[in-house]
Amino acid sequence: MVPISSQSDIAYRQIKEMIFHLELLPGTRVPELQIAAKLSISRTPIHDALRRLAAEGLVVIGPHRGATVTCFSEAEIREIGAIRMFQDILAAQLAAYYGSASDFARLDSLADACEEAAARGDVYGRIRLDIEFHMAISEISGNSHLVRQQYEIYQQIHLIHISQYKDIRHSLMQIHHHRPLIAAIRSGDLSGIRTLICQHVKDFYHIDPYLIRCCLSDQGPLPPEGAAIGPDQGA
Amino acid sequence: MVPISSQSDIAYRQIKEMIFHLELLPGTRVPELQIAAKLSISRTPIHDALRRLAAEGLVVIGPHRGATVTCFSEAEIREIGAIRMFQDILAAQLAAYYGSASDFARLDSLADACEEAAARGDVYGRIRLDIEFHMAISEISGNSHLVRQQYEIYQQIHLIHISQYKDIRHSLMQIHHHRPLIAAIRSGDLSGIRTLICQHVKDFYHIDPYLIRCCLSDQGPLPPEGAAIGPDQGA
DNA sequence: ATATATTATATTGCATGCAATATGTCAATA
DNA sequence: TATTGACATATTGCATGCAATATAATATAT
Repeated sequence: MVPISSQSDIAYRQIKEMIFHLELLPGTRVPELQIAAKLSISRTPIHDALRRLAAEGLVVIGPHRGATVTCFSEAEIREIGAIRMFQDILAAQLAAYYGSASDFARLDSLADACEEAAARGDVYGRIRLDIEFHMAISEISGNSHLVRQQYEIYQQIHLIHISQYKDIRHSLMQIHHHRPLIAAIRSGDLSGIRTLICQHVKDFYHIDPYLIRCCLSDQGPLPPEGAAIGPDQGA
Repeated sequence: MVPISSQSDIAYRQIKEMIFHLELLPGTRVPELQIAAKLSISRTPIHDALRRLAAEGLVVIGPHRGATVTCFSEAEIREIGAIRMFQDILAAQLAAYYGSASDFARLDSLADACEEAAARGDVYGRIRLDIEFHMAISEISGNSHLVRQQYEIYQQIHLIHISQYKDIRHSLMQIHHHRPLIAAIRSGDLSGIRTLICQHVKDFYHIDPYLIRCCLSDQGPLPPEGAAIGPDQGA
């Protein structure tokens, strides 16, 4: 009665695992035939798996050039961060509305696990559990399409994190925001949710201060400080 | 020098066109062999095209059951509407920051075209141009990943609209919000942007009033009216 | 007549072969 | 030496055949 997985599904999971285990580094090519040989199956399911990974942004496919593990630029990381911030806010605010006590308890235990991983110096575990924590919020939101989108973007974020985990940037991951965020969700503190999520992501992704203002701004048309409009005002 | 399109690309575009022309109605199956015969190519590129359309949410694929044109439920439409609202707000606020005068002029002309289509009773044109208008805002935002996400969700929205264009719901499409939205973007009125986008989408997608409050709320933890927290507070 | 079991058909999943294209190597030339 | 060209290799794109599965039709039993 177990849902039997196709060769294509197996290939999809295996290749993804290779990427996340850094056996396939960003920028390296992923030839169909080599993977096929390694998994002892034919090229066809590998082909499908790679297209699927491409749709999720983990590899890039060019015509007659095949698949390459995605290598995100600094600009792309900022773009993804901005999207993540807004999505997280939507998810958390919905979770505050629809979440049950047991849902929030699950968040607590995930925050526990994440802190434990951090305490024992398990970097990969911390990355994985941080993502699991945020995906749990997404699932509590009850919006299945949002879950799908967040699953996709968090896979990209996963790749970004593991490929620069020894970078300075990585120390900017602020897992100590988890507890207050849970509290804000529990109490339905919309403004607190926005503030905490902004704090949680702004450093790592170098979020533009303007976008922070967009999220937090509790005032009308007039901006609080100096330049309200962007740099390119003229034609 | 024209980028030669593969058979798979052609199939992808052709099938998508069939869906948007309602030659393939939501819920109907899309057998590889039939499409292959119609396009005079083999099953393989059709197979790839269908997986690509599945990744974009236009068809649903089941194991050994093949592809079926997606039929969105009422609940899904609400979910998609919530996501769209937040994405649109992000896009418009970025566009307000990064947009140039010529960018805004393009928005004006698209709003023109959309109104003209509405005036002449061209329902399909109005749907298409409304989407083009919103995608233009997305492009002005300068966030390529956001563009990709919005392209995907607007394709789903396109399918939703055309498949119920004679429904009551469709009269809820409020294109008269375009002009004020452009004005708000031009002047960098963040609060105005949020308000207008909420107004623009809330009726069609039956957005929960709670979510509207999340977007517009300019106050702290305490909610303005009655129930602050969701329905499921207990364990 | 309805429900169930069985068979037949249609459709997809996967493997493999061939053609087309890109990539890397090496030699020839400026 | 650097650059360009031709050639060889590796890799993908597509077509087709076979096996596995789901769907539909039919027959059977209650």
